[in-house]
Amino acid sequence: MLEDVAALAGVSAMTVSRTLNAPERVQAKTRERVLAAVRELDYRPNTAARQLATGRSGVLGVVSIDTTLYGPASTLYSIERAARLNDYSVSIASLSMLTRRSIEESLRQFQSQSVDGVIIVAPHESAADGLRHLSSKIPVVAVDAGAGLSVPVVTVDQRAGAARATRHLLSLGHETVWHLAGPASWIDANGRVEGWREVLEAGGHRVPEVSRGDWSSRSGYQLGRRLAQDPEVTAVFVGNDQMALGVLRALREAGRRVPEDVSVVGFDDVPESAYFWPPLTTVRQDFEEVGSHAFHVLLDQMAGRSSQVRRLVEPELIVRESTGPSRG
Amino acid sequence: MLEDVAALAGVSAMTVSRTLNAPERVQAKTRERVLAAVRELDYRPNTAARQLATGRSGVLGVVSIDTTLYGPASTLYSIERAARLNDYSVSIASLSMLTRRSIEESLRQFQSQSVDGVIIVAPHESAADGLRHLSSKIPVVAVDAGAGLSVPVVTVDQRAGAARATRHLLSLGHETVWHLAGPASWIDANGRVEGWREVLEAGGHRVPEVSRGDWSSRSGYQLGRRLAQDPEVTAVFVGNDQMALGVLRALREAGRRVPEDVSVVGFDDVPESAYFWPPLTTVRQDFEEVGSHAFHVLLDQMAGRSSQVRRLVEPELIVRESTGPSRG
DNA sequence: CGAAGTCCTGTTAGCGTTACCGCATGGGGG
DNA sequence: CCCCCATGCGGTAACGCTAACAGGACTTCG
Repeated sequence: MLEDVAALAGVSAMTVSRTLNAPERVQAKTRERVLAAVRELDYRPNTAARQLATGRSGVLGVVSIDTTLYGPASTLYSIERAARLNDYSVSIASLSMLTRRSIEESLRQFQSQSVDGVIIVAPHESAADGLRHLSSKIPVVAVDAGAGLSVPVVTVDQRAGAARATRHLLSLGHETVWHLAGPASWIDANGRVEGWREVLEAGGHRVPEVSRGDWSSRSGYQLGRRLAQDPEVTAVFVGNDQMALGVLRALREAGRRVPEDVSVVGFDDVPESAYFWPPLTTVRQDFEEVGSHAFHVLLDQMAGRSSQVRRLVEPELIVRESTGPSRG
Repeated sequence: MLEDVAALAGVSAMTVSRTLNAPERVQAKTRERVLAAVRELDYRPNTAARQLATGRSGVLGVVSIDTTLYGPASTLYSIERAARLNDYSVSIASLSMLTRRSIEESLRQFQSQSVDGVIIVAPHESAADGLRHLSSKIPVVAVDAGAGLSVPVVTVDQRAGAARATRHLLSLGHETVWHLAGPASWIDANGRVEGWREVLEAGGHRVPEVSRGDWSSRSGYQLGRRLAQDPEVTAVFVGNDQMALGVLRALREAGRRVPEDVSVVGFDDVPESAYFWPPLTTVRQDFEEVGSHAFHVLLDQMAGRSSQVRRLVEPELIVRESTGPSRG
């Protein structure tokens, strides 16, 4: 195929290859002729052959947990965009469970595909084990992973976000803040619990027991019903917006008004949260930035630069109408 | 690398290759030895080399519109799962806009990656042009695309879904049903409009003017405010659940109760819709099935079997509490 | 007991590209 | 005026795998 182009341009295959990979090393006039032939034949280099010859593939692997979820989906999208802009293509492995086994399996698969680098979106505790024992020599960057790993990590600062949410509620005069968290197996969920707890303790507030949901509205609803029974509860920080939706409903059904009787804060700022009833005060995570950071850190890794990064993206508190002053 | 395994097992490279690709063609005893060596060396075949030799890559391309949206994300996820189960890996191109140019560009890219087949998730009218003029010889399957294409299409039967929603509302005694549709540039949006209109016309009901949103809750809210002003409006079929959320809020703010004064039906059945206020009656699309069908149709295409399929997946009406009898 | 399979394994060549070295050509310095 | 070097291009050999054919040992049947 390359030969065809070469023949048409009246040069050798090698010259065509050079024209495409190191244009400055070929005379302007020849280059013109070659490029014309390339266009004429609509030539596209065969990536497999190129990869075999060079060892590089121009493909990145992304292993992610369930890309149906808002966070992972947004992160993936922005990784993909950044990659495309830099002439990489993206191969995916969405896992429903992140275990050491499944991560290693995906990594092996990517490895045999000779991907140039891998981004692992691993907001799950079970992934930590897999990440700590990475045997591959492929550059790897983790997103939303815990601390203490040998690979660079890019993540939203969950503690800071939770702290902001909690302080916001305290500043409205609430005596303390209840927390409805995500599953203990999720890194992010635990980071939020920590941020929340730290603020309460620092201010000398009582630390109520944490309830654990599974991120779904259903679980938010179920746990919300219990919270609604307790008249002491006047402020709730919920681990994500979906659960917050369930909580809002539970409170309403129990006759407790939001924000007059109870204030609620969510996490994520999903696009719909501004249209919940009432519009939800929440913590916005900039997944866009996370994805693009992750990509660039990976680029650095691949170039051999740096490592051992832990990059925190700052979340932002979005105040809407689900929070208000305490009436205590 | 293959040579190493061969050496360790004391056989030729070819025998190793056979052991991996056609185990029955090699003696059980030899096979054992080879497999032992494979494990010993943790050998993984190089896909680029294999691809160069065979012409097949084991990679599928998926080009999709914004995979942040619920539908495309779910479809992608289920395609990926089906592919993985069949030892294919998936390369993605999420486009923010589907135009003939961008589709062709992605296709070229996939082509030079020698993907074995491509699935195009193209719920957008602008994609039709690109799909009609496909020049590639790669097997292609379209998801959620319009009619009259040369490639097989797998899609949810939007008209049937809309018809069900509309009939449901009429059966509750409403004189007619208003429709808040998605953008006219979206195939699905138009299919829903048609299904809705057909039912109204068939029953001799008045056909109110269609409003067009952009799928977002915001647009649902804005258009909902207008509908809320009109006392004749007692039943609204909304193009998706996000917009329906906005409509619910607009109605509530205008003092119109749902479902007592106005009934609302959405489309998609996003996981949260059961926790809207009130829980939303909606039309469930089985994206899971769409994705897995698409994959299998592509498999057929790749095997040279069939073509010209148009496979409709049946949507399902989920009745919750946002619809009720007319009080007219 | 020999010819004709049958089964298994090995040999050779080639997939399309790039790395590496080598060979012209031409221009400038000694 | 000759030699040396820079510049530009071409030839050849990989990269790691499999297709296609080849050949040897062992059956099987007349």
